[in-house]
Amino acid sequence: MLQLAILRNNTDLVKERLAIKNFKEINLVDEIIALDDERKKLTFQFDETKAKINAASKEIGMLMGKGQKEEAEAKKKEVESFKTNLDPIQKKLDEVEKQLNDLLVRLPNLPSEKVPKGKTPEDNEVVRTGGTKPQLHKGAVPHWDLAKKYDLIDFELGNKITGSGFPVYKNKGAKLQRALIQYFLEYNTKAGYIEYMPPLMVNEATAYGTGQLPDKEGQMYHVTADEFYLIPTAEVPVTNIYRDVILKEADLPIKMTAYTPCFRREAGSYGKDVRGLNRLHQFDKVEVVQLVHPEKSYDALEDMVSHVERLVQSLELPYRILRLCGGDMGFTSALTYDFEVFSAAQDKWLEVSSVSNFESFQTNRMKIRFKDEKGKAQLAHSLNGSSLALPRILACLLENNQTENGIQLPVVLQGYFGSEVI
RNA sequence: GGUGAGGUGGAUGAGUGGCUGAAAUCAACGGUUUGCUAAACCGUCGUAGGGACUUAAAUCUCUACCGAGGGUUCGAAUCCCUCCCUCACCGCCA
Repeated sequence: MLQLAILRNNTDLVKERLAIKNFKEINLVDEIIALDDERKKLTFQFDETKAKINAASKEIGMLMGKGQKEEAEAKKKEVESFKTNLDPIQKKLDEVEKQLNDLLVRLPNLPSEKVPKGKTPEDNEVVRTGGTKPQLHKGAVPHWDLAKKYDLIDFELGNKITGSGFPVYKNKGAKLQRALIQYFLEYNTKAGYIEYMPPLMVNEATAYGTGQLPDKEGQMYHVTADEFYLIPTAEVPVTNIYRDVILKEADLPIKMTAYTPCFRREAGSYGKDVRGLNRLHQFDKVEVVQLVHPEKSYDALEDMVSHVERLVQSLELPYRILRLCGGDMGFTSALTYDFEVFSAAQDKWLEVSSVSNFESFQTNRMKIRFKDEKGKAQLAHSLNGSSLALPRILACLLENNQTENGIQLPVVLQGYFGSEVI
């Protein structure tokens, strides 16, 4: 969530930026500030009254010690009257604090200066393109047909075992998944990311920390018997590793990577977007996360983008990098770059990575801080990105590299996969 | 799942109703000493939110926090209740 101090000190700027994100309820900003004023007023009253009670209680203790019973009793009466004042103040204060938090949580992150205006994916800015689109041979088919032809993925079987969106990988399909995971993790750890294997279910506090709760509850699978959520991305458990931690400045940057399956309900998706591997309820992804000094977060973002870019390049896939416009960005992000690879047989771009700087939006919720040189605790910035999401990469690898004599794998994968052709 | 014992600051750990926001030790940081390192010695060493200081910083002061949430009491780290977690033993089990 946004820091209150920013709302108070840069009110107009905040409103301007929220408008770029096409946020509708800009009046919330003023409401929040008014509530905060009230919070301060009530806090003052509460503290004052409480101080009186504490002082009187201390006196009672001393009087009792000296055996002055009557005086002590008189003091008790006094405290009694303070307390009747305190109760309504406390009630009101609790109420105001809750309201304040409820409203604050509804504000999305502010987009950075670089974010283009716009409402739909069409308004995203293409920053770079790379690679070349392949010339497919006659009779080339989409990946779901290739998956069947080479016996790599069984979508029907997934339907039977669980439901749609839960494919079963088999034979060389399963092995290629394993090869991709291994390759991606190695690539990330070589760049200094520490590898983690986190839990795949998280509690409420964790889901709240990265911003999945309260606003995106419907996107996660909810295990109600134990109040756990299946993770929609490794970002959730991995970023929360440092929840409520005060780091040393020298500890930054913290770079972490993790492979996990990801679970998403994807309520409301339908049609050709969900065909084959395009959109799944369970998929595999390798994620990178960084916690950095606030002054360095945009350098870190560029660094992550080129890290992911080199990875995509190594797979020899045609790709483009988009800077998302205000309307297409996520709730928690300040600046997001999406990576899309070209799926030749489907003739469409598929998103395979999303690299974002969250600035202090997540760390404010999670209280991830570090001590600066003055010894003051300040919020770190958090970033993350996919490096990479597997299914759409797999779709493109299959489609783009299909030949009459099988599917030719890029050089970097051959060692991990054990052969150069499927 | 059952029984028992616990959860205190970065760590160890003292503290069973008021003088404890919390002893002591260690770690960390700053300094003195030193050719360098080590040792020794001195000092600092929680977070958040108010208020004062006619901005800020610094400072002072108040409030809250000893797993979480309630309760008892003039007063709670300390007593009571619920929940969570850890450890030990038993049960079950990859």
